[in-house]
Formats: sequence, structure tokens, C-alpha cells
Amino acid sequence: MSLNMVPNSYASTDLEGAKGNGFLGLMQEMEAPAASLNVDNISQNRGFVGSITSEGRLEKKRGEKKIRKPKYAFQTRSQVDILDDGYRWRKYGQKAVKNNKFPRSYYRCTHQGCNVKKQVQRLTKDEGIVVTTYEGTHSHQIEKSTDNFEHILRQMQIYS
DNA sequence: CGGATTTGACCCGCGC
DNA sequence: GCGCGGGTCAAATCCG
Repeated sequence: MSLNMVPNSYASTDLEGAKGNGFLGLMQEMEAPAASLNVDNISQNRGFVGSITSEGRLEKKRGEKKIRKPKYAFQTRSQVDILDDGYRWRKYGQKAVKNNKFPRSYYRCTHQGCNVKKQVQRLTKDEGIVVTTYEGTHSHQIEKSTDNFEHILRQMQIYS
């Protein structure tokens, strides 16, 4: 915790006073608890309604790798939650927070091996403020429109 | 048709 | 011990 100018709690309504900076970026180093959530591998356990499939039970990945999981919180002034940073995100959930009137959106980077999570939350007081929290680090290049050519080609083939 | 998105259900950790 | 909150995944649906 070297620079901690802003607490992880954005409860401070003063954060809106970005002094006209347009967007405020604060880096926060947060190492995940050793005995808490682990995002190293997708070993999330899932519950079954009744039928139990012959699947390996949940196995909490633990003690395998103590790599710290960097968490970066970015505050951006936007009207839409769809902040495209150049990566492909797949929405995987939406939950409402108590302190916030608006639901929080959970996104995940679509990539094999790249487990980067991103969550977007809007402030009830200021809908113009969007808090984007990034979790993890990308290990691949940004695939923007130019890279989609391959994708387009593939679709074209199908039409053929 | 494929991919992405939506909603509901489920699970885990912690608090009381 | 039970309840609540938060977080995630799965299946179904919609869009291109």
C-alpha cells in the first residue's frame, strides 16, 4: 500500500468533485485474501438441483500459486456502462447493491486462459459517474475491430 | 447459426 | 445455527 489517496469505499460523495478532470483513475493494489475468493482457475463450484452429474466436486484451488491479484478501480464520467477499453467482455451477471439504486454489472474477458474480470457500477447520487473495477491482468493483445477480420471471414464462409 | 446477453437460482462467507 | 449479502454460473432468448 504505497499510495492510498482514495479509500476503496467510494461512499465519499466528494469523489464527484473530479475538478473537471474528465476521468479520474486511481490504482489500488489489493491482494486477494489467501483463504478467500480465488480466481486463478475457474474452479467455481456449482450447485445441482437434484441430479448429481459425475463431475469432480468443487475443488478450491489453494496454495498452488500465490500470485497477487491486482485490482484496479477506475472512475469514469460516462452515461453508458458499456465502456469499451478495447477488450471483449461478456456480461455474466447483474446484481443490485444496497447502497446503490442501480444494479452492478459483471463482465468477464472472453479469452482462453485470460481470466480478467471487470465490474461496472453507477453511483446513485450521480448517474453520470461510473465506477469500473478491473480485476486481473490481460496476457494477450487487444483485439479490436481490425482483428475481427478473421471473424468476419469465418462468417462469410458460412454464407457461401 | 453463432455469439452475446438476460434472468433466476445457487453457493459461500460472515454476522448476529 | 440461521440469515443475509454478495458473487457466479447455467439455461433460455435475442440479435447479427
